[in-house]
Amino acid sequence: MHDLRMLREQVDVLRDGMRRRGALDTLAPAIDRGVELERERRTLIQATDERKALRNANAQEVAKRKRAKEDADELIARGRELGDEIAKLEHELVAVEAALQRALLEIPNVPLPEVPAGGEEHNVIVREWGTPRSSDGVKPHWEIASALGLFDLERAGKVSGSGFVFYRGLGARLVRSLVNFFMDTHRDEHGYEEVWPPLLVNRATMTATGQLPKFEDDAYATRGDDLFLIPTAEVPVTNLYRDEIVDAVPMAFVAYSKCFRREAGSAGKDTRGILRSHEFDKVELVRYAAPETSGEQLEALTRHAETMLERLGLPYRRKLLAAGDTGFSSAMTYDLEAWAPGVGAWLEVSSCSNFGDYQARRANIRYRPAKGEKPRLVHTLNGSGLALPRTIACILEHYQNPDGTVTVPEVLRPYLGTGVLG
RNA sequence: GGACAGGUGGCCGAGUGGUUGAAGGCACCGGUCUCGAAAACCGGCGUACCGGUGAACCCGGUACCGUGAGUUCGAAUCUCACCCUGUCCGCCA
Repeated sequence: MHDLRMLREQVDVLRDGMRRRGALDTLAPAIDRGVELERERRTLIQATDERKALRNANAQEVAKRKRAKEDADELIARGRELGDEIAKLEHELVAVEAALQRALLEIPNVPLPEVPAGGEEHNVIVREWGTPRSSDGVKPHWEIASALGLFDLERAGKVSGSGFVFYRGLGARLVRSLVNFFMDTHRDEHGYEEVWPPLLVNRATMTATGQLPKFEDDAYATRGDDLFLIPTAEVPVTNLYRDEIVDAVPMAFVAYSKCFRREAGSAGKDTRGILRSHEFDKVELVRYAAPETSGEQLEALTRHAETMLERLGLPYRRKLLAAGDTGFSSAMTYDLEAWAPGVGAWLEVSSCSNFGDYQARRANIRYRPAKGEKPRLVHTLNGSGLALPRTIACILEHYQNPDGTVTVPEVLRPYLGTGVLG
């Protein structure tokens, strides 16, 4: 969410940001409405505060007269009048602020200057690592997995429905091994605090990170308790310090979690195998940073995610998303895509973003730059480090052997207890 | 799920419906003292919003004592609902 001051002092920055996202035409009305409502809001606040000041003075005077045993009926009547006026003005103010909030929530974050303008055709590959394996004679991961009994999509369908996976045997152990490998490395080598978050969160938490109210249909909700299944560990972990002033920045957290997504409206897209499911596993990196450092922190965080792919020996590329392809709350995003020769595609296994203070404002997370100084909003960042199903797909395809077996990447062998699947 | 108790500033902790943004203490910051430190003493010490020429400082105003409604000329203080925490009982991986 943007600061109200943006509407008053930096509308041109806002407009330029939306233009670079290619969304100025659709968002100009919301911006104009916001500017207008912000003005109305101030007028109303002035009018109410003025009357409240009068009311307070009046109430003091009543107290004084009562103590002196004098008559105060006239003042009491005056107070009643002021009260009515205040109630009326506040009623208007509530309506204006609600409308203002709605307008503000429609406006996405302003992309950083280094983000290219335009839609996804302007995304830039900024880094490449490894040599993509030729697709010749390479089977897609679902065929390999089925042949090796790593997961059972048919029975998952029976038990839960389409879009769910039942990992079995070494497949199940592979998931657990990857989680441990990622967590251990981020904790031991990259300095993240390991956390294990709740998967069910309340409405306030979902709202603070922006999943609600706009995307309520994308989340799984519980019946009777107003709790939601998290779509990513970003939600509980970013909310860890909601409404608090943290002692020191940067802070860094790594969390494994199940991620639950209804994927309403994405039927038929990437549905083969395990590329898109309603429930998947992911290790997530979350950082709170001082504003001046968030740029370099995004580089560091992205490198932490890339290191996982390098250790696994999976060829990948880093893509700087153009403004129009950058997520709603993000100011700058890198996608990491690993090569899957079996399906012949680059698969998004991580998305690393710098949100600036856009998330922190809504979640109200601040830090004190120095003792005695005023608190400032932190900058929040997060990225997958990594998402499991697609990483598994890439491993199965990249490392498959002519005899149908799959060689296990060196780093996973201590966790998995074997050097070969099959 | 049931029964009690309780939620006040960074922390602890007072608070009779009317100079209470809120006593007192701790922590913190500045100063005096000291070769230096400690102690002692003096002073300062919340957040947000509105306005005073859109910066800083400063000044005025408003709001905030778990959250939301209500009663009242006036609410931290009274009423209701909800949330959370603690203790005990029940249940349970």
